[in-house]
Amino acid sequence: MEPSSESGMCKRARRLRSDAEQNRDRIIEAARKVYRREGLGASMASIARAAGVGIATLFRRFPTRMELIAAVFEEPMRRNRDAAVAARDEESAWEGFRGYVETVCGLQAVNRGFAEVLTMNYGTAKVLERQRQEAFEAFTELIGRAKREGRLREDFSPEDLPILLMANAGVLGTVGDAGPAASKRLVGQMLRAFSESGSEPLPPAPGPKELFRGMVRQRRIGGG
Amino acid sequence: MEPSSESGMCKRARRLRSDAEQNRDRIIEAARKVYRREGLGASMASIARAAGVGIATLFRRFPTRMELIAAVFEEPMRRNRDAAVAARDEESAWEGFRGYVETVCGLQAVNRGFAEVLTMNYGTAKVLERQRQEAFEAFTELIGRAKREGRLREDFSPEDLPILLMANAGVLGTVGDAGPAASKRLVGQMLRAFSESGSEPLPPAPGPKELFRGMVRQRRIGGG
DNA sequence: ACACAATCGGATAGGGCATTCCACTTGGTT
DNA sequence: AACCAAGTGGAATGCCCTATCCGATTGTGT
Repeated sequence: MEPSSESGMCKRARRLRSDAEQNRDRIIEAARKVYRREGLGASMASIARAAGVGIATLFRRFPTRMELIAAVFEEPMRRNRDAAVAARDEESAWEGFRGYVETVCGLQAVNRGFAEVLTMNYGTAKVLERQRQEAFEAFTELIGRAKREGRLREDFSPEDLPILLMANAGVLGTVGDAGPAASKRLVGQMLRAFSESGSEPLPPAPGPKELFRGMVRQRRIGGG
Repeated sequence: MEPSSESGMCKRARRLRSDAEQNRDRIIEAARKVYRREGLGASMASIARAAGVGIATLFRRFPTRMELIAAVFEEPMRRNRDAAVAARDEESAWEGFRGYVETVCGLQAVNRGFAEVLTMNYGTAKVLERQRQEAFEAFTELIGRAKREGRLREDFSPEDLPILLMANAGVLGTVGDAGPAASKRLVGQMLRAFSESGSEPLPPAPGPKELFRGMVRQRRIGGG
């Protein structure tokens, strides 16, 4: 709509003082790391600590947690949209589809915060919502092509993607070390279900030991 | 092993005083309700309040959260095991398989606490672990039959069930009202992937509006 | 070099939670 | 009826979190 900046670099009315600008960058960098490891539930205090700034500095720059999340995940969300657009334009629609699904789920596997961002709807974070919307639209077009190609089942629905993302986030959040393996297995099964031929290869299942060991204490319910 | 009670009624060394016994029952009943609605993260205080007893009474009876969880979910877990055994003994292995998977995932949909219990490994809660183990063994036998029947894919692994349970819990925990619909859809897709023919019917996908509306504020990150 | 507004960060208020403590009450036995 | 160990509930403690306040510091335009 507006011709204004997409990158959101100069939205604020006034430019920050140079030291403040540097602190802002340090906060975002620290938050990126903390969110990646701990998810969006990480405390503001721990992020300030990791950034080496005072609590007040963090809150001055990002009065709500949402603003920090939006700043941190704007770039990953943009890359996600770019991936969806690239997939839409691939020659083989099915290959584009499969590749995109695997890519997004793989990103979730290495970034817990991003996994959560992808499965949430923050009405307030317009930047994120717009990019999610654009990715969704590109993906929807891709679906049409893949169906016409005869490789994607006719009854696949665009909503199956967010459902898969939520499912994948659930697996990743529950099981610890075996998360990536379990996630790959889930995605492989789902792709089988989506494909017209049903002959997709399936990644190996994680062993029961790894799986159950990972389940211990993943959610902090405090077993003792 | 021991000839002692399976129901765990009289484990404690001494019998409780009658009023204490009544309070114990009230606590379990209240916890059952609270856990069903809010999941295992519910605070001890809120359970005591719901039970109409003091905090201290709750902690005296159940010194750790785990003991309370074990007491509350012993019966549901037993029913789960019974369902697995019944499925194993069904005439059509595939029907038993499909029915069991749908049943368990349906239980998750109506009971958030149970959904979490099914996706955790509490080393300390022997009662629960044993029933999980027994259910898992019955299920594994069922898998063998269903494969010999030619209805279940050869590369299905027993670990695919816990993975599905975690995935389903993720969907249910993320999306609010549309949870049951999204869960049914996920389970339908997975059953398709599991079945040799791939011709399983698919429940309808929830509409995008319901799905995205449900995603708002499901996780308490506090949008403002 | 100076002045001052922007910025900083520790301190602090306020709330929720798990867990313990303790003075009081009560069921059950004699 | 009387006794008392078992049981009770609420207050107290300690931890972690969000969010705000305020005196001290510092970048920057002149």
